[in-house]
Amino acid sequence: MFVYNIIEIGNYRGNIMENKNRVIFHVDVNSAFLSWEAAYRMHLGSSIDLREIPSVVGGDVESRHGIVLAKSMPAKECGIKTGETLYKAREKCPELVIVPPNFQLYIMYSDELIEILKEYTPDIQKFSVDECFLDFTGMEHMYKDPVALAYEIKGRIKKELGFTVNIGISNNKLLAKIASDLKKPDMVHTLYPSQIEEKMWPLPVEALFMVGKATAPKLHRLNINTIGDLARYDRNILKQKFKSFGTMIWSFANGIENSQVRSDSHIDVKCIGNSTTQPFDVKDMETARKVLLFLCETVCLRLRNSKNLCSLVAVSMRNSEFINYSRQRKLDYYTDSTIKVWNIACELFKEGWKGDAIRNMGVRVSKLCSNDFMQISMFDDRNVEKMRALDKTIDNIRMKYGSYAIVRCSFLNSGLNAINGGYRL
DNA sequence: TCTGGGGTCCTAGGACCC
DNA sequence: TCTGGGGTCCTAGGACCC
Repeated sequence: MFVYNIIEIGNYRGNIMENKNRVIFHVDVNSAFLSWEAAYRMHLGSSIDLREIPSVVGGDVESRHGIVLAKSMPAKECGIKTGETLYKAREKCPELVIVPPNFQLYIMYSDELIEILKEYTPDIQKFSVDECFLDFTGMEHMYKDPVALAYEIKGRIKKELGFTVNIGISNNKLLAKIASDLKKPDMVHTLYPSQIEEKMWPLPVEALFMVGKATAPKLHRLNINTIGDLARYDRNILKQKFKSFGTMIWSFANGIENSQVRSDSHIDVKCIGNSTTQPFDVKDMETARKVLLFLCETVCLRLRNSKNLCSLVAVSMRNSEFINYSRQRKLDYYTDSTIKVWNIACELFKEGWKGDAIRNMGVRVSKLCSNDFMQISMFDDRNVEKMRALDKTIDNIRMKYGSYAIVRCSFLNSGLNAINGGYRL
Protein backbone atom coordinates (compact mmCIF):
# COMPACT_ATOMS: atom_id res chain seq x y z
CA MET A 1 0.00 0.00 0.00
CA PHE A 2 2.65 2.53 0.90
CA VAL A 3 4.57 0.73 -1.81
CA TYR A 4 8.21 0.52 -0.98
CA ASN A 5 8.71 4.09 -1.91
CA ILE A 6 12.00 4.97 -0.41
CA ILE A 7 12.85 8.61 -0.45
CA GLU A 8 16.53 9.24 -0.70
CA ILE A 9 17.95 11.42 2.00
CA GLY A 10 18.59 14.24 -0.45
CA ASN A 11 14.86 14.57 -0.98
CA TYR A 12 14.02 14.65 2.68
CA ARG A 13 13.27 18.38 2.77
CA GLY A 14 11.51 18.23 -0.56
CA ASN A 15 9.22 15.52 0.69
CA ILE A 16 8.20 17.53 3.73
CA MET A 17 7.47 20.54 1.53
CA GLU A 18 5.46 18.47 -0.96
CA ASN A 19 3.33 16.97 1.76
CA LYS A 20 2.86 20.15 3.72
CA ASN A 21 -0.54 20.98 2.32
CA ARG A 22 -1.99 17.50 2.09
CA VAL A 23 -4.86 16.51 4.39
CA ILE A 24 -5.06 12.75 4.89
CA PHE A 25 -7.44 10.85 7.18
CA HIS A 26 -7.11 7.24 8.25
CA VAL A 27 -10.37 5.70 9.43
CA ASP A 28 -10.06 2.53 11.49
CA VAL A 29 -13.03 0.59 12.90
CA ASN A 30 -12.44 -0.25 16.58
CA SER A 31 -12.20 -4.06 17.03
CA ALA A 32 -14.01 -4.37 13.74
CA PHE A 33 -15.34 -7.94 13.68
CA LEU A 34 -16.36 -7.75 17.31
CA SER A 35 -17.96 -4.30 17.02
CA TRP A 36 -19.92 -5.40 14.00
CA GLU A 37 -21.15 -8.56 15.73
CA ALA A 38 -22.17 -6.45 18.72
CA ALA A 39 -23.89 -3.80 16.61
CA TYR A 40 -25.76 -6.42 14.62
CA ARG A 41 -26.92 -8.34 17.70
CA MET A 42 -28.14 -5.15 19.35
CA HIS A 43 -29.89 -4.18 16.16
CA LEU A 44 -31.72 -7.52 16.39
CA GLY A 45 -32.76 -6.68 19.95
CA SER A 46 -30.10 -8.33 22.08
CA SER A 47 -29.70 -6.75 25.50
CA ILE A 48 -26.05 -7.83 25.79
CA ASP A 49 -23.41 -5.62 24.22
CA LEU A 50 -20.45 -7.89 23.39
CA ARG A 51 -18.19 -4.82 23.56
CA GLU A 52 -18.85 -4.43 27.26
CA ILE A 53 -18.09 -8.01 28.35
CA PRO A 54 -15.01 -10.19 27.83
CA SER A 55 -15.75 -11.60 24.38
CA VAL A 56 -14.03 -12.59 21.15
CA VAL A 57 -14.88 -13.52 17.60
CA GLY A 58 -13.17 -16.85 17.05
CA GLY A 59 -13.10 -19.84 14.73
CA ASP A 60 -14.25 -23.38 15.39
CA VAL A 61 -11.82 -25.42 17.51
CA GLU A 62 -13.23 -28.73 16.26
CA SER A 63 -12.30 -27.95 12.67
CA ARG A 64 -8.89 -26.63 13.78
CA HIS A 65 -9.74 -22.96 13.20
CA GLY A 66 -9.54 -22.07 16.86
CA ILE A 67 -7.92 -18.65 17.00
CA VAL A 68 -9.01 -15.20 18.18
CA LEU A 69 -9.99 -13.00 15.23
CA ALA A 70 -11.13 -9.98 17.27
CA LYS A 71 -11.54 -9.13 20.94
CA SER A 72 -13.51 -6.71 23.12
CA MET A 73 -11.79 -4.16 25.39
CA PRO A 74 -12.62 -6.18 28.54
CA ALA A 75 -11.09 -9.25 26.83
CA LYS A 76 -8.01 -7.19 26.01
CA GLU A 77 -7.75 -6.23 29.66
CA CYS A 78 -7.53 -9.96 30.47
CA GLY A 79 -4.44 -10.10 28.26
CA ILE A 80 -6.12 -11.77 25.30
CA LYS A 81 -4.40 -11.10 21.98
CA THR A 82 -5.61 -11.35 18.40
CA GLY A 83 -4.27 -14.46 16.71
CA GLU A 84 -3.76 -16.53 19.82
CA THR A 85 -5.53 -19.82 20.37
CA LEU A 86 -8.95 -19.93 21.94
CA TYR A 87 -7.53 -22.44 24.38
CA LYS A 88 -5.06 -19.85 25.66
CA ALA A 89 -7.71 -17.14 25.64
CA ARG A 90 -10.03 -19.26 27.77
CA GLU A 91 -7.18 -19.94 30.17
CA LYS A 92 -6.75 -16.21 30.68
CA CYS A 93 -10.47 -15.62 31.01
CA PRO A 94 -12.69 -18.64 31.85
CA GLU A 95 -15.96 -16.69 31.45
CA LEU A 96 -15.01 -15.56 27.93
CA VAL A 97 -17.88 -15.38 25.43
CA ILE A 98 -16.87 -16.71 22.01
CA VAL A 99 -18.94 -15.98 18.92
CA PRO A 100 -18.33 -17.41 15.44
CA PRO A 101 -17.34 -15.11 12.57
CA ASN A 102 -19.80 -13.99 9.92
CA PHE A 103 -17.85 -12.56 7.02
CA GLN A 104 -20.88 -11.64 4.95
CA LEU A 105 -22.00 -9.35 7.76
CA TYR A 106 -18.58 -7.68 7.94
CA ILE A 107 -18.55 -7.00 4.21
CA MET A 108 -22.01 -5.46 4.53
CA TYR A 109 -20.96 -3.11 7.35
CA SER A 110 -17.74 -2.27 5.52
CA ASP A 111 -19.72 -1.25 2.43
CA GLU A 112 -22.08 0.89 4.51
CA LEU A 113 -19.11 2.64 6.09
CA ILE A 114 -17.67 3.45 2.66
CA GLU A 115 -21.04 4.82 1.52
CA ILE A 116 -21.01 7.38 4.34
CA LEU A 117 -17.38 8.33 3.71
CA LYS A 118 -18.07 8.84 0.00
CA GLU A 119 -20.36 11.72 0.92
CA TYR A 120 -17.29 13.63 2.09
CA THR A 121 -14.68 12.90 -0.58
CA PRO A 122 -14.35 10.71 -3.67
CA ASP A 123 -10.67 10.07 -2.89
CA ILE A 124 -10.97 6.96 -0.76
CA GLN A 125 -8.55 4.06 -0.62
CA LYS A 126 -9.95 0.98 1.02
CA PHE A 127 -6.98 -0.58 2.75
CA SER A 128 -8.79 -3.55 4.27
CA VAL A 129 -12.29 -4.50 5.33
CA ASP A 130 -12.08 -2.14 8.32
CA GLU A 131 -9.60 0.57 7.32
CA CYS A 132 -9.40 3.24 4.70
CA PHE A 133 -7.59 6.44 3.76
CA LEU A 134 -9.35 9.65 2.73
CA ASP A 135 -7.71 12.54 0.92
CA PHE A 136 -9.10 16.05 1.59
CA THR A 137 -6.25 17.91 -0.08
CA GLY A 138 -7.49 21.00 -1.87
CA MET A 139 -10.90 20.89 -0.17
CA GLU A 140 -10.11 23.55 2.44
CA HIS A 141 -12.91 25.75 1.13
CA MET A 142 -15.42 23.03 2.06
CA TYR A 143 -13.85 21.78 5.26
CA LYS A 144 -11.96 24.48 7.11
CA ASP A 145 -11.12 22.48 10.22
CA PRO A 146 -10.00 18.86 9.68
CA VAL A 147 -10.45 17.94 13.33
CA ALA A 148 -14.04 19.19 13.39
CA LEU A 149 -14.68 17.27 10.17
CA ALA A 150 -13.27 14.08 11.72
CA TYR A 151 -15.57 14.45 14.72
CA GLU A 152 -18.54 14.94 12.44
CA ILE A 153 -17.74 11.79 10.42
CA LYS A 154 -17.05 9.74 13.53
CA GLY A 155 -20.32 10.88 15.08
CA ARG A 156 -22.37 10.03 12.02
CA ILE A 157 -20.91 6.51 11.81
CA LYS A 158 -21.69 5.90 15.46
CA LYS A 159 -25.23 7.23 15.18
CA GLU A 160 -26.18 5.70 11.84
CA LEU A 161 -24.28 2.40 11.89
CA GLY A 162 -23.92 1.73 15.61
CA PHE A 163 -20.16 1.26 15.89
CA THR A 164 -17.16 3.46 16.67
CA VAL A 165 -14.06 4.35 14.69
CA ASN A 166 -10.74 6.04 15.31
CA ILE A 167 -9.67 8.74 12.89
CA GLY A 168 -6.04 9.77 12.42
CA ILE A 169 -5.18 13.02 10.67
CA SER A 170 -1.89 14.07 9.13
CA ASN A 171 -0.37 15.05 5.80
CA ASN A 172 0.67 11.58 4.73
CA LYS A 173 -0.81 8.09 4.96
CA LEU A 174 1.80 6.67 7.31
CA LEU A 175 1.38 9.36 9.97
CA ALA A 176 -2.42 9.32 9.62
CA LYS A 177 -2.37 5.58 10.19
CA ILE A 178 -0.14 5.77 13.24
CA ALA A 179 -2.31 8.61 14.57
CA SER A 180 -5.48 6.51 14.35
CA ASP A 181 -3.73 3.83 16.39
CA LEU A 182 -2.71 6.15 19.25
CA LYS A 183 -5.49 5.75 21.78
CA LYS A 184 -8.69 3.77 21.29
CA PRO A 185 -11.62 3.59 20.99
CA ASP A 186 -13.81 6.33 19.53
CA MET A 187 -11.07 8.97 19.21
CA VAL A 188 -9.68 11.55 16.79
CA HIS A 189 -5.92 12.18 16.76
CA THR A 190 -3.60 14.38 14.74
CA LEU A 191 0.03 13.52 14.06
CA TYR A 192 1.57 16.31 12.03
CA PRO A 193 5.34 16.35 11.37
CA SER A 194 5.73 18.93 14.15
CA GLN A 195 4.19 16.43 16.59
CA ILE A 196 6.34 13.42 15.64
CA GLU A 197 8.91 13.94 18.35
CA GLU A 198 6.32 14.34 21.07
CA LYS A 199 3.68 11.79 20.00
CA MET A 200 5.43 9.14 17.89
CA TRP A 201 9.05 8.87 18.99
CA PRO A 202 8.31 7.66 22.54
CA LEU A 203 6.29 4.71 21.20
CA PRO A 204 7.84 1.21 21.19
CA VAL A 205 9.43 0.42 17.84
CA GLU A 206 6.86 -2.37 17.33
CA ALA A 207 4.21 0.33 16.93
CA LEU A 208 5.81 1.37 13.65
CA PHE A 209 4.16 0.14 10.47
CA MET A 210 6.21 -2.75 8.97
CA VAL A 211 8.10 -3.56 12.17
CA GLY A 212 6.77 -6.98 13.07
CA LYS A 213 7.80 -9.87 15.26
CA ALA A 214 10.82 -10.83 13.14
CA THR A 215 12.27 -7.32 12.82
CA ALA A 216 11.66 -6.07 16.37
CA PRO A 217 14.13 -8.45 18.11
CA LYS A 218 16.80 -7.57 15.54
CA LEU A 219 16.30 -3.88 16.29
CA HIS A 220 16.39 -4.49 20.03
CA ARG A 221 19.80 -6.12 19.61
CA LEU A 222 20.97 -2.80 18.14
CA ASN A 223 19.55 -1.10 21.25
CA ILE A 224 16.71 0.36 19.22
CA ASN A 225 13.66 0.19 21.45
CA THR A 226 11.52 3.18 20.53
CA ILE A 227 10.55 4.70 17.22
CA GLY A 228 12.71 7.68 18.25
CA ASP A 229 15.74 5.41 18.68
CA LEU A 230 15.21 4.16 15.14
CA ALA A 231 14.70 7.66 13.73
CA ARG A 232 17.98 8.86 15.22
CA TYR A 233 19.95 5.74 14.27
CA ASP A 234 22.60 5.82 11.55
CA ARG A 235 20.71 5.28 8.33
CA ASN A 236 23.72 3.79 6.56
CA ILE A 237 24.16 1.08 9.16
CA LEU A 238 20.48 0.18 8.82
CA LYS A 239 20.87 0.04 5.07
CA GLN A 240 23.86 -2.23 5.44
CA LYS A 241 22.06 -4.57 7.82
CA PHE A 242 18.53 -4.62 6.37
CA LYS A 243 19.00 -3.50 2.75
CA SER A 244 16.19 -1.39 1.32
CA PHE A 245 13.94 -2.46 4.19
CA GLY A 246 16.33 -0.68 6.59
CA THR A 247 16.08 2.65 4.80
CA MET A 248 12.33 2.26 4.53
CA ILE A 249 11.70 1.80 8.26
CA TRP A 250 14.19 4.59 9.01
CA SER A 251 12.15 6.87 6.74
CA PHE A 252 8.93 5.77 8.42
CA ALA A 253 10.40 6.47 11.87
CA ASN A 254 11.10 9.99 10.64
CA GLY A 255 7.57 10.33 9.30
CA ILE A 256 8.69 10.27 5.68
CA GLU A 257 6.23 8.65 3.28
CA ASN A 258 4.60 10.13 0.23
CA SER A 259 2.40 7.58 -1.53
CA GLN A 260 -0.91 8.69 -2.97
CA VAL A 261 -4.38 7.83 -1.75
CA ARG A 262 -5.46 5.61 -4.58
CA SER A 263 -9.12 4.82 -5.07
CA ASP A 264 -9.89 1.14 -5.62
CA SER A 265 -10.46 1.51 -9.33
CA HIS A 266 -6.80 2.39 -9.70
CA ILE A 267 -5.48 -0.63 -7.87
CA ASP A 268 -4.76 -3.67 -9.96
CA VAL A 269 -4.94 -6.96 -8.13
CA LYS A 270 -1.64 -8.84 -8.31
CA CYS A 271 -2.63 -12.32 -7.19
CA ILE A 272 -5.66 -14.33 -6.14
CA GLY A 273 -5.38 -17.19 -3.69
CA ASN A 274 -7.39 -19.49 -1.50
CA SER A 275 -6.07 -21.70 1.25
CA THR A 276 -7.70 -23.77 3.91
CA THR A 277 -6.94 -25.82 6.98
CA GLN A 278 -8.74 -29.14 6.81
CA PRO A 279 -10.41 -30.56 9.91
CA PHE A 280 -8.19 -33.62 9.31
CA ASP A 281 -4.69 -34.16 7.92
CA VAL A 282 -4.46 -34.97 4.24
CA LYS A 283 -2.33 -38.06 3.75
CA ASP A 284 -3.18 -39.35 0.29
CA MET A 285 -3.12 -38.05 -3.25
CA GLU A 286 -6.79 -38.68 -3.92
CA THR A 287 -7.97 -36.48 -1.05
CA ALA A 288 -5.38 -33.88 -1.97
CA ARG A 289 -6.77 -33.70 -5.51
CA LYS A 290 -10.27 -33.05 -4.15
CA VAL A 291 -9.06 -30.33 -1.81
CA LEU A 292 -7.12 -28.73 -4.65
CA LEU A 293 -10.22 -28.86 -6.85
CA PHE A 294 -12.38 -26.86 -4.49
CA LEU A 295 -9.57 -24.39 -3.92
CA CYS A 296 -9.24 -23.97 -7.69
CA GLU A 297 -13.01 -23.54 -8.03
CA THR A 298 -13.05 -20.40 -5.87
CA VAL A 299 -9.74 -19.04 -7.11
CA CYS A 300 -10.75 -19.34 -10.76
CA LEU A 301 -14.25 -17.99 -10.14
CA ARG A 302 -12.68 -14.90 -8.60
CA LEU A 303 -10.08 -14.75 -11.37
CA ARG A 304 -12.82 -14.74 -14.02
CA ASN A 305 -14.85 -12.18 -12.07
CA SER A 306 -11.81 -9.92 -11.97
CA LYS A 307 -11.63 -10.21 -15.79
CA ASN A 308 -8.06 -11.46 -15.62
CA LEU A 309 -6.06 -14.43 -16.81
CA CYS A 310 -3.10 -15.89 -14.95
CA SER A 311 0.25 -17.29 -16.03
CA LEU A 312 1.57 -18.60 -12.75
CA VAL A 313 0.09 -21.24 -10.48
CA ALA A 314 1.39 -21.96 -6.99
CA VAL A 315 0.47 -24.61 -4.46
CA SER A 316 1.36 -24.25 -0.79
CA MET A 317 1.40 -26.84 1.96
CA ARG A 318 1.61 -26.71 5.73
CA ASN A 319 2.27 -29.97 7.50
CA SER A 320 1.26 -31.14 10.95
CA GLU A 321 4.58 -29.82 12.32
CA PHE A 322 3.59 -26.39 11.01
CA ILE A 323 6.34 -26.35 8.39
CA ASN A 324 5.33 -24.45 5.25
CA TYR A 325 6.54 -25.22 1.76
CA SER A 326 5.38 -24.51 -1.73
CA ARG A 327 5.71 -25.28 -5.40
CA GLN A 328 5.01 -22.96 -8.30
CA ARG A 329 5.13 -22.96 -12.07
CA LYS A 330 5.25 -20.23 -14.66
CA LEU A 331 3.09 -21.03 -17.68
CA ASP A 332 3.92 -20.08 -21.23
CA TYR A 333 0.30 -19.06 -21.79
CA TYR A 334 -2.53 -17.33 -19.90
CA THR A 335 -5.63 -19.06 -18.61
CA ASP A 336 -8.66 -18.74 -16.34
CA SER A 337 -9.84 -22.31 -16.72
CA THR A 338 -10.69 -24.16 -13.52
CA ILE A 339 -9.74 -27.54 -14.96
CA LYS A 340 -6.47 -26.30 -16.38
CA VAL A 341 -5.39 -24.59 -13.17
CA TRP A 342 -6.48 -27.66 -11.22
CA ASN A 343 -4.42 -30.01 -13.40
CA ILE A 344 -1.33 -27.87 -12.87
CA ALA A 345 -2.02 -27.60 -9.14
CA CYS A 346 -2.23 -31.40 -8.91
CA GLU A 347 1.06 -31.80 -10.76
CA LEU A 348 2.73 -29.25 -8.50
CA PHE A 349 1.41 -30.98 -5.40
CA LYS A 350 2.64 -34.33 -6.65
CA GLU A 351 6.11 -32.91 -7.35
CA GLY A 352 6.39 -31.02 -4.10
CA TRP A 353 4.63 -33.16 -1.54
CA LYS A 354 7.05 -34.82 0.84
CA GLY A 355 4.54 -37.47 1.87
CA ASP A 356 3.94 -35.80 5.24
CA ALA A 357 0.56 -35.16 6.87
CA ILE A 358 -0.80 -31.89 5.45
CA ARG A 359 -3.12 -29.71 7.53
CA ASN A 360 -3.31 -26.65 5.28
CA MET A 361 -3.26 -26.40 1.49
CA GLY A 362 -3.45 -23.37 -0.76
CA VAL A 363 -3.72 -22.49 -4.43
CA ARG A 364 -2.65 -19.10 -5.71
CA VAL A 365 -2.58 -17.63 -9.21
CA SER A 366 -0.54 -14.60 -10.18
CA LYS A 367 1.21 -12.89 -13.09
CA LEU A 368 -2.20 -11.67 -14.17
CA CYS A 369 -3.24 -9.91 -17.34
CA SER A 370 -6.53 -8.58 -18.63
CA ASN A 371 -8.75 -11.14 -20.36
CA ASP A 372 -9.65 -8.67 -23.14
CA PHE A 373 -7.61 -10.64 -25.62
CA MET A 374 -6.98 -14.25 -24.93
CA GLN A 375 -3.89 -15.70 -26.50
CA ILE A 376 -4.58 -19.36 -26.98
CA SER A 377 -1.50 -21.51 -26.78
CA MET A 378 -0.55 -23.24 -30.02
CA PHE A 379 -0.43 -26.50 -28.18
CA ASP A 380 -3.77 -26.01 -26.52
CA ASP A 381 -6.40 -28.56 -27.17
CA ARG A 382 -9.37 -27.54 -29.24
CA ASN A 383 -11.72 -27.65 -26.28
CA VAL A 384 -10.63 -24.31 -24.91
CA GLU A 385 -13.76 -22.51 -26.04
CA LYS A 386 -15.98 -25.27 -24.71
CA MET A 387 -14.22 -25.21 -21.35
CA ARG A 388 -14.60 -21.45 -21.10
CA ALA A 389 -18.28 -21.74 -21.87
CA LEU A 390 -18.69 -24.41 -19.21
CA ASP A 391 -16.86 -22.31 -16.58
CA LYS A 392 -19.00 -19.31 -17.45
CA THR A 393 -22.21 -21.28 -17.16
CA ILE A 394 -21.24 -22.70 -13.77
CA ASP A 395 -20.23 -19.21 -12.56
CA ASN A 396 -23.59 -17.79 -13.58
CA ILE A 397 -25.55 -20.53 -11.83
CA ARG A 398 -23.52 -20.10 -8.65
CA MET A 399 -23.87 -16.33 -8.65
CA LYS A 400 -27.60 -16.55 -9.20
CA TYR A 401 -28.50 -19.47 -6.94
CA GLY A 402 -25.58 -19.67 -4.52
CA SER A 403 -22.30 -21.55 -4.30
CA TYR A 404 -23.87 -24.92 -3.63
CA ALA A 405 -26.42 -24.80 -6.44
CA ILE A 406 -24.04 -26.76 -8.59
CA VAL A 407 -21.42 -29.11 -7.17
CA ARG A 408 -18.98 -31.49 -8.83
CA CYS A 409 -20.02 -35.07 -8.23
CA SER A 410 -16.57 -36.00 -6.94
CA PHE A 411 -17.49 -34.10 -3.77
CA LEU A 412 -20.66 -36.04 -3.09
CA ASN A 413 -20.23 -38.14 0.04
CA SER A 414 -16.57 -37.14 0.21
CA GLY A 415 -16.94 -35.38 3.54
CA LEU A 416 -15.39 -32.26 1.99
CA ASN A 417 -16.84 -28.89 1.28
CA ALA A 418 -17.29 -28.37 -2.43
CA ILE A 419 -16.75 -24.65 -2.25
CA ASN A 420 -14.45 -23.11 0.23
CA GLY A 421 -13.97 -19.73 1.84
CA GLY A 422 -13.47 -17.14 -0.78
CA TYR A 423 -14.35 -14.21 1.40
CA ARG A 424 -12.31 -11.24 0.41
CA LEU A 425 -11.35 -8.60 2.92
C1' DT B 1 -2.29 -27.00 24.13
C1' DC B 2 -3.01 -25.35 19.69
C1' DT B 3 -1.76 -22.50 16.34
C1' DG B 4 -6.83 -18.74 10.03
C1' DG B 5 -6.92 -16.71 5.60
C1' DG B 6 -6.10 -13.08 2.04
C1' DG B 7 -2.81 -10.28 0.27
C1' DT B 8 2.11 -7.60 -1.26
C1' DC B 9 6.88 -7.30 -1.58
C1' DC B 10 11.79 -8.73 -1.11
C1' DT B 11 15.81 -11.79 -1.48
C1' DA B 12 18.90 -15.70 -2.16
C1' DG B 13 20.29 -18.97 -5.20
C1' DG B 14 20.40 -21.33 -9.48
C1' DA B 15 19.80 -21.73 -14.58
C1' DC B 16 20.84 -19.86 -18.73
C1' DC B 17 22.57 -16.70 -22.27
C1' DC B 18 25.99 -13.72 -24.17
C1' DT C 1 41.56 -28.47 -18.64
C1' DC C 2 40.04 -24.67 -16.29
C1' DT C 3 38.51 -20.34 -16.25
C1' DG C 4 35.55 -14.62 -16.37
C1' DG C 5 31.26 -11.74 -15.30
C1' DG C 6 26.95 -9.32 -16.29
C1' DG C 7 22.10 -9.62 -16.98
C1' DT C 8 17.59 -11.80 -16.77
C1' DC C 9 14.37 -15.05 -15.42
C1' DC C 10 12.56 -18.40 -12.33
C1' DT C 11 11.74 -20.74 -7.85
C1' DA C 12 11.34 -21.12 -2.97
C1' DG C 13 10.94 -19.08 1.23
C1' DG C 14 10.04 -15.52 4.38
C1' DA C 15 8.87 -10.85 5.99
C1' DC C 16 5.03 -7.73 6.71
C1' DC C 17 0.14 -6.01 6.69
C1' DC C 18 -4.99 -6.61 7.78
